[in-house]
Amino acid sequence: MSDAGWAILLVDDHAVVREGYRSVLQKQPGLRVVAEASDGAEAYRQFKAAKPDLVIMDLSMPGIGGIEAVRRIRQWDKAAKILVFTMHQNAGFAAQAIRAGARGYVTKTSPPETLVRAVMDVLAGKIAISPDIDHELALSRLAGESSAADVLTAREFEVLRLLLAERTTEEIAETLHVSPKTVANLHSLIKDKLGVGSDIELVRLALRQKILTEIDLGEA
Amino acid sequence: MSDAGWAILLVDDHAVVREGYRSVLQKQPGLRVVAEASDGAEAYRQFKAAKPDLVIMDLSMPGIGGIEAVRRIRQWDKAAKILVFTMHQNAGFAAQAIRAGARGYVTKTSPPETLVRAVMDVLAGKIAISPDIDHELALSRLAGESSAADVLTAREFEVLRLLLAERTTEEIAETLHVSPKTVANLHSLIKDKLGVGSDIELVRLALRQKILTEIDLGEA
DNA sequence: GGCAATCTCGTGAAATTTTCCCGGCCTGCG
DNA sequence: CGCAGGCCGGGAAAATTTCACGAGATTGCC
Repeated sequence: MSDAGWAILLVDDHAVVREGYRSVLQKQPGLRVVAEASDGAEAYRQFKAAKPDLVIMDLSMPGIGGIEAVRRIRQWDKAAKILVFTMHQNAGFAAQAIRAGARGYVTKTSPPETLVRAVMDVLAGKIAISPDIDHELALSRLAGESSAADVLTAREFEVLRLLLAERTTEEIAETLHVSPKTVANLHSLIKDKLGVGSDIELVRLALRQKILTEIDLGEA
Repeated sequence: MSDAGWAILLVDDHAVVREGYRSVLQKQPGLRVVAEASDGAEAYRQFKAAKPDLVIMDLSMPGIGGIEAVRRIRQWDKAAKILVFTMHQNAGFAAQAIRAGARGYVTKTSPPETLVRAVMDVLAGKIAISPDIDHELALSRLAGESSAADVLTAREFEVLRLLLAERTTEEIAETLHVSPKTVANLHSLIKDKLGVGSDIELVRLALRQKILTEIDLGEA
């Protein structure tokens, strides 16, 4: 901490949003925004140049994303304090961010006080997680958060993959040499096992668990 | 316009982001933020109460989304001036927003000057589209690219968005205040218009056209 | 080997959803 | 005004999903 207060680096690809952080933080004595960046690569350069006491980092940015930026900065400076501030109210993202080395995770839906509080906590060496994410993490822990690969049999998993890739139940039945009826039964059973009610949820689950990747969307 | 300047209503579900708009707009003489809202329903109420000269509206919000809020406000006041300000750098969303009655569409990646410029233009009665979206619209026009946003009506597009985001037909019916039957009918019609046979294909199409982003996969 | 558990595949019937066709209502337009 | 087109939802047929049940095959274990 320099004599002028804690030095902070802001990282977010939206200028107007950075303005928002800045406005909120400036009201806090002892905090000073010394640099800004609008993507992961620039964040890394700015960190090395400015050596801030704290980084406030958005996750969704063009080019190198926030998680990767956290990893790189932490690799360069093991003691770097990084607070992730993002719109993603998602325990998975939070887990990823913390695992990458972030010291805090606060969602943008939080009131400004929560952000300020988290900034102070992280500067003080604590880990700061906003209450909504805390709650979600607790829930997923309780639910046992089963991954598709865990609860499905090999056959079921195969059918799931084909459902996501092929078109109709009939086509899948054909490639597997079973009756369409069986595929329909498995389809139903899969949804049951994964605890989803609709195909749309099924696809979203698959995307989240990286069973289906965006790249796999082939054609146009 | 009152003697104190143009009255503006800010709508965004993130308090810190509203702080950003406010900070940028306050630097402009003749602009005055008179109200704020954090979701579509509240935006509608605030509009009726405050009768602002301009609304700055985010699109992705809990409950009633931004597009639907634009529709309702315009239904109540045909002359309402609404400027959409969103992270979605997507020509399809822009087309839908304009069709719903918005007078401008600016992305959050734009520098603050662009936002201010657009605010002034819309207040002056012009239509304001930020350059990046202009460019995308031009490209998709050149490519012939019949996107979902082209063939679907505003209502259908709204239902599509909710289908991708919410859970059950009933929940969607509730947020739109129509019968589940109507949602089911629209769901069917949408699949017909887009030429897909299953919900799984529907989701894949939406992903390809960036109506749903992989990042947007809420929950855990 | 014998046994239990599990997986696979299928049938059939009930429950639910999807789809199609309809009419009424409103709005914008020539 | 007449007309087209979007929006809302009812009704009924068609298709799909779900559930209960069972028969073979395979696996793991004592």
